[in-house]
Amino acid sequence: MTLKRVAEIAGVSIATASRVLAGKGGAHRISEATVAAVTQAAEKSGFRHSHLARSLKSGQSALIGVVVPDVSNPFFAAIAREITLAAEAKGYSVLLADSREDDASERRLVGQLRDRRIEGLVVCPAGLKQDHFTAAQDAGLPLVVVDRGFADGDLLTVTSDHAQGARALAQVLLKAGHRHIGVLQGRPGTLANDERLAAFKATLADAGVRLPATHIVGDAFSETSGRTAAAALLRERPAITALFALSNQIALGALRAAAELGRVVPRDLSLATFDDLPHAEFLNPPLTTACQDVPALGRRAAELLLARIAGEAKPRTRLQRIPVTVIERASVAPPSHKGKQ
Amino acid sequence: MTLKRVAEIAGVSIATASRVLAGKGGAHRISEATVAAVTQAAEKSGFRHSHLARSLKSGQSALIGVVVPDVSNPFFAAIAREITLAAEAKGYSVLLADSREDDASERRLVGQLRDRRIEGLVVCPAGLKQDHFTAAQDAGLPLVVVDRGFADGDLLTVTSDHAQGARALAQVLLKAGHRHIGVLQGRPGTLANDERLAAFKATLADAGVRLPATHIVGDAFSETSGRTAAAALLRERPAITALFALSNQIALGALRAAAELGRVVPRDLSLATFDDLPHAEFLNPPLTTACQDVPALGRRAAELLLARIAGEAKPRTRLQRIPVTVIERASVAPPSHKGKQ
DNA sequence: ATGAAAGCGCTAACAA
DNA sequence: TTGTTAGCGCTTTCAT
Repeated sequence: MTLKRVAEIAGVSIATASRVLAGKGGAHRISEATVAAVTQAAEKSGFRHSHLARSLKSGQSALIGVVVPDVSNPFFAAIAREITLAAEAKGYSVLLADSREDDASERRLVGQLRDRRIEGLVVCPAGLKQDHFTAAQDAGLPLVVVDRGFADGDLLTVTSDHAQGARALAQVLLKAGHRHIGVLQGRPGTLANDERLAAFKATLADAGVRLPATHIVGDAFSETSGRTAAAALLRERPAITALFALSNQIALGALRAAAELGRVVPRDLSLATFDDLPHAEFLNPPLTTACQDVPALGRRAAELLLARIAGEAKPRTRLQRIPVTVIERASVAPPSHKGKQ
Repeated sequence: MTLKRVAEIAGVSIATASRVLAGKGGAHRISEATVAAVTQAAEKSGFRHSHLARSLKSGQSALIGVVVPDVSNPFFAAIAREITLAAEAKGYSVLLADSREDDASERRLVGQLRDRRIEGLVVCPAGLKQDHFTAAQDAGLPLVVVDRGFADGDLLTVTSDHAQGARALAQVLLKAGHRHIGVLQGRPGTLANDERLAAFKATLADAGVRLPATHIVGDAFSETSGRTAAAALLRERPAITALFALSNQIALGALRAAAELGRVVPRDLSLATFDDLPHAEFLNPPLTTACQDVPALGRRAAELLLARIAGEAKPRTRLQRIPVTVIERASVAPPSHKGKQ
């Protein structure tokens, strides 16, 4: 059902029908009879505006793209939700894409979204390259990177204060008396990984505790990586009394590895981690964690993107930091602590 | 940058440019020189097809709508992901909408998606009314309902085998020796709630165990409802030795309520629940649950939708069931069981 | 092997 | 108060 058809039914011109259905009846002093006729014709025929045609004409798609590495990951899902809600509130719709942690897919998806004439893009990069983002931005597309940023370049990025969280967790482990600590890292080269690692290492160093390169293992922010890396590390360096996992997935992998090796957390091994789990308080053991404010990440990203779409200039600070909250729970205890849970 | 502009740069007609960029150079025997000229012009100018224009012309938006009550809920996120991946594999993009469990918002969003000329819609309804879905379907929109279905009507629905799961959980509780059981229900009137409740009740009845109406409390699939309902029920009916929570959120609420009342699960209270939690094995206590195959729900929904879009007829069985798996963990123990964990 | 032109559904400038 | 028309960017039929 098209506007043309509605106009025919109502016996008016297509322009008049358009005006009425755009609610501009008043502004154009269209007679009540005409308004009624058009409205009725539209209702009876189940007419719906074609946003496609409207977009083509107006040059505004009212579409925002969101690209994340895994929609089903509650972390990204929470970010996607905040963006969706903020977008909907401003009349935008959200095109969601899942890059499956794959650089090539991500490029393809960004291309498709650009073809769809999205007016803005929020992305959590899957890879270490940013040229496809830069190209899009240079072509005039408002863009905000969230969570995983790039150390260089000029892409506006919303991310947690990784250094703050890592420092705080290091202090928790030091305070408990740990001196032999292992790190289960995520993907080296990523901002989150490197910032967390550097701050953690620096804090240990300040306290006179060494963190040899052999104690830093793992290569991805995944449960698998955490499990494998933790298992190998604990076998090779039995003196280690505490682990710092750089993500919740890694921490769960570490829990499994510890269970397999018969090491009870926190009695035989302490564990501190980044990222809260949905219900960490009910976990066994409850995890000490640097909890990111995920909804805030999403909200800030949405806010910045919508502002840029509205024509505001990019803020001067490229890296927008969201504070993290360290929550001390039972997974950290003094080394070699025995007995009572 | 438009096709027209590219054509100008390449010194050819807009039709030729279109053909070349559509990869139809061969079919139209376009000279290599022309192909090269157009390709270069397009590349240099960073030309991108306007999918909007293409859609308008072709009448195919290649868009699929997904409406869920809460994108950040891992359950819906997992479903959304499967649909997204399946859609992307077939060249469709996904418009994601979050109804915030609100009927009115849902209606509005469905309308917007229809305006965008989506070719199909997967929806997890927020409310109990289905007229807006029926209307869309009657207007020719392929539609699949997922998870929360309607008892009547003819909307194709993919949902878990709720009765199977509820029966199995009832048997687990009975086997453990429970005779005074409370049910923390979700939203009455929803298919999932009513099917789970009916099957649970019937299984108890078959075993000669009564489930009085006073023992069925709660009004939403939320942690808050679970907590409030559990607290009230346990206070009023201290004889109850086991609870059946109709969702994971409700179960978490129940855990909190139990903790507040000083009842230790499973020593003083057993708990069985529907829906697995992401890492239920590490929960304290690990929950006995009827685990839904969430990705399968999403995949089946996507599959059915894409088939309908491709013109296939609706399958004869309106309610497509995905089996659930009951996992027995430590949260269920014999009543009044004391001591060892 | 290439071009001209119609038309997808809509809006808005200009006319009347 | 209403209508006519151009045009958004593209594909495709029909010519040449």
